[in-house]
Amino acid sequence: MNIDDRIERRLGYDTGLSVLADFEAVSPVSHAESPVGRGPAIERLLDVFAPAFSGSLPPSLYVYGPKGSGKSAVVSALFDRLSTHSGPRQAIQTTTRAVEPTIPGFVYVDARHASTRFRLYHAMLAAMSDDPVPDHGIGTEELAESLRDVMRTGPDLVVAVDHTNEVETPPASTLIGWLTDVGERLVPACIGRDPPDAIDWEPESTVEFAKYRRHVLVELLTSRCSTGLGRDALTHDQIRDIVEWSAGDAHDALAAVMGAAVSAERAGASTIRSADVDTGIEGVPRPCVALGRVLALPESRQRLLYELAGLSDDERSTVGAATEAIAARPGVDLSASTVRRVLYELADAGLLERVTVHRSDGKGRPPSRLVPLFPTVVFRELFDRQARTG
DNA sequence: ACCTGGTCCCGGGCTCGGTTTT
DNA sequence: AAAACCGAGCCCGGGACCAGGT
Repeated sequence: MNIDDRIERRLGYDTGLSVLADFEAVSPVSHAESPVGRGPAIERLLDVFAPAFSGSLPPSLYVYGPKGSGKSAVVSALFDRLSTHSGPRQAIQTTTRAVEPTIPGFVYVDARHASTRFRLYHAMLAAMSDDPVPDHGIGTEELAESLRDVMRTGPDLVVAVDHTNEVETPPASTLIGWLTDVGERLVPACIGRDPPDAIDWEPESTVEFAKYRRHVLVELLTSRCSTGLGRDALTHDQIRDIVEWSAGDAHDALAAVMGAAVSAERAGASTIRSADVDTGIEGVPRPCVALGRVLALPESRQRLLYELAGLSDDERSTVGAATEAIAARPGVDLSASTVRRVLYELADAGLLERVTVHRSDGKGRPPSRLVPLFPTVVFRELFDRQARTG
């Protein structure tokens, strides 16, 4: 939030009226322009990229660390800033002659939205060119060829691919293969949770992210809440409690904050009460699937999870019952058999947990019920808001 | 043996740029 | 210029088959 936004908020009609003033600021899926408390990590990344500033190619890089440790926040913010510096630079006087180093282009793509060859190339082109890239009626090879063109004429490229090696994203080696296929003056920087020895690619350098330390996470939440929530909506002690519970995971902490804010707002309260904090914390399963994963799913899948999260306990008691209930919802236009299949797929992907229920009338294999492994209240809130704004 | 839940796979068809024909 | 057609990726639907219980 910049100064204008802050002033506008003070002038605005919603001042003091709502607990959740700016949901983007406390959303676990949006990142701040300048990440809090990650200076050393930024320095380490800049160390790796140092050769790029004098005109040579930096080494390939693998960034790893646990969920909610700021990998995406830092790398996306850093690449966003670096990309504004790319292109030919002013001549630099050296002792012997003038050289004109060229800063490479820095492109950040999220594998969650670029899980196929086609979509990876599409995302890269979209990030680099001003005019829109068609997303239908064009072949993968055509996209690859335009990328090769860009690489031939433009500067070198450093491509960060976030969220590699997840269930619905390709492993690093696959992504590297796709990248090296479009140009050799291209340096990959993959980001993932697995340690380097657990992945099928050998990067030339690595940077590790550790869990947030308590005081850093307190600082981060305080900063986010000061812009996202109404004045003094959440006390310092409440923030400390949430941080303590979150065990250094910024995603979970923010999800709890947002859950608490939603709870308070629904109750018509002007600040977040301790019961709201409890509700917010209880709404976050541990371990918790990142909301970014859920929100990266195709619209039809998200709709399905949205409806599932809104079902009564009775309707959710078995996969079969949930299928019937979801397929009957007006917003769902999938057939029952597809709903059923997709529910199983989502469970297989780790977004839902299948808990077998033991029925007394047991003929045949006992059914299971589906338990969401992501914060459902916050997800529904984000889904609603995303639907409202398009 | 029988029954219901769960897994896996792939053909068809949808959407929508691009291309050819009218 | 308009219309008809083509073909790209990928989503949907459903059926064959396997698993695990009485």
